[in-house]
Amino acid sequence: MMSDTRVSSVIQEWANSYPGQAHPHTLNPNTPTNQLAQMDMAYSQSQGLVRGGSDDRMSEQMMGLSYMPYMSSCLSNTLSAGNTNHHQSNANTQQDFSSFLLPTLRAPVNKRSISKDSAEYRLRRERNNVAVRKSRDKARRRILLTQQRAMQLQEENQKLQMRIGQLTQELDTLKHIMSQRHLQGAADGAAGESSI
Amino acid sequence: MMSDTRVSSVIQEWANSYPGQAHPHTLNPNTPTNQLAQMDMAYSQSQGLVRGGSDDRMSEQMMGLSYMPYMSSCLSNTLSAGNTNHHQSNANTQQDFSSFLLPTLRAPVNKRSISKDSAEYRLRRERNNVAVRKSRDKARRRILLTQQRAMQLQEENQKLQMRIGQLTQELDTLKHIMSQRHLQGAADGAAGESSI
DNA sequence: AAGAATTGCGCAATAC
DNA sequence: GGTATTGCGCAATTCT
Repeated sequence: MMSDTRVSSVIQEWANSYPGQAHPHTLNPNTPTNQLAQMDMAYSQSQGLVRGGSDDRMSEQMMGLSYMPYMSSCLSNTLSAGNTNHHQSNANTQQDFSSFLLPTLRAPVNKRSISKDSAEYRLRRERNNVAVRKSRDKARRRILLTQQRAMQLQEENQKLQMRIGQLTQELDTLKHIMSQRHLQGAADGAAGESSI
Repeated sequence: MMSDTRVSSVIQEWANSYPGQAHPHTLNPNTPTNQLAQMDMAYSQSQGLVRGGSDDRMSEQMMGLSYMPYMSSCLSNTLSAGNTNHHQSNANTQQDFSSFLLPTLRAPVNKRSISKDSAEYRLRRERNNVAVRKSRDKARRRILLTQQRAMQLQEENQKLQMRIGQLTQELDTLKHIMSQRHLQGAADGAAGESSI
């Protein structure tokens, strides 16, 4: 009876965190195939960000390739992402360098050399980092709300089931009583007639 | 009345994804009263810690400090900075370097020189990466299940509420009928007596 | 003592 | 153009 208030408030919150249901995102439409595709176009778009930098640290984590023997100061381009997926993708696997070679042979240089030193680059990164933190906080909150919601619904469910049990029993009782009366009524009727 | 089967199966799955219950185990000091809320959330805080590599690439991302002017080949040691969650923790904030300075001044060298080139290091990393992927898949699945569970509970709830509505109505009807009969019975009785 | 599981964080690609 | 999401790898921690 009263817990309803509490429940609905939480449900409300929960609802707010799902602004439209419009996020079927979770299903992750970009499965495997997609990833490969990305790899292919890796150099085409992408803001290379290659850090035409002087020291060539390669960001350390661009797709498990980081520990590839050495391409240290060559091919240090965009090649991002592909990484991954499908478990493994070991650095040992044969790499398709055609994508690198096709455009030209440019090595250290790249189209939009935003180079990591760029103040703009840092600015963008920092902004994104903020956005990421924000987004993750939001996600955490949402998840928490969903869990709470589930628990409360479960609780409510149990109460409803109990209520149903009560009502059913009451109904049975009443029906039983009525059938008894009916029988008795019939008996009385019969008795009355016989006594006349 | 039959959809229950489906529901319970999902709930079952959901339950499986929270092996917690069954482990009254350990003290786990961080139980937020919430049975569910520990997995998806639960910050452990702490973080920071920098490592030291032989090649000094500094991993590019050690706690927001990555783009600090330059400490490239110095101070590459364990520095347990409480970084701090609680939103923010900007890299710009004043850092406490005492931890760097306290030990000694050792620069490129570090205690356990696992150096990133080490095959063992790569092995560890790769294993961890696998574990991370696994763990995240699991988390995603769990979250999804929780959502589905919530939706199904909501559905079930509605059905239960309807059922309650029906039962209540039926009960009212029966009660009404009974009261009618009672009245009629009384009236009959009165009539009978008066006729005598 | 050691490996697996979690988790916060920053990066880059992409969705919006 | 910008922010919001998402998958990923790293490193610190925690669990087993």
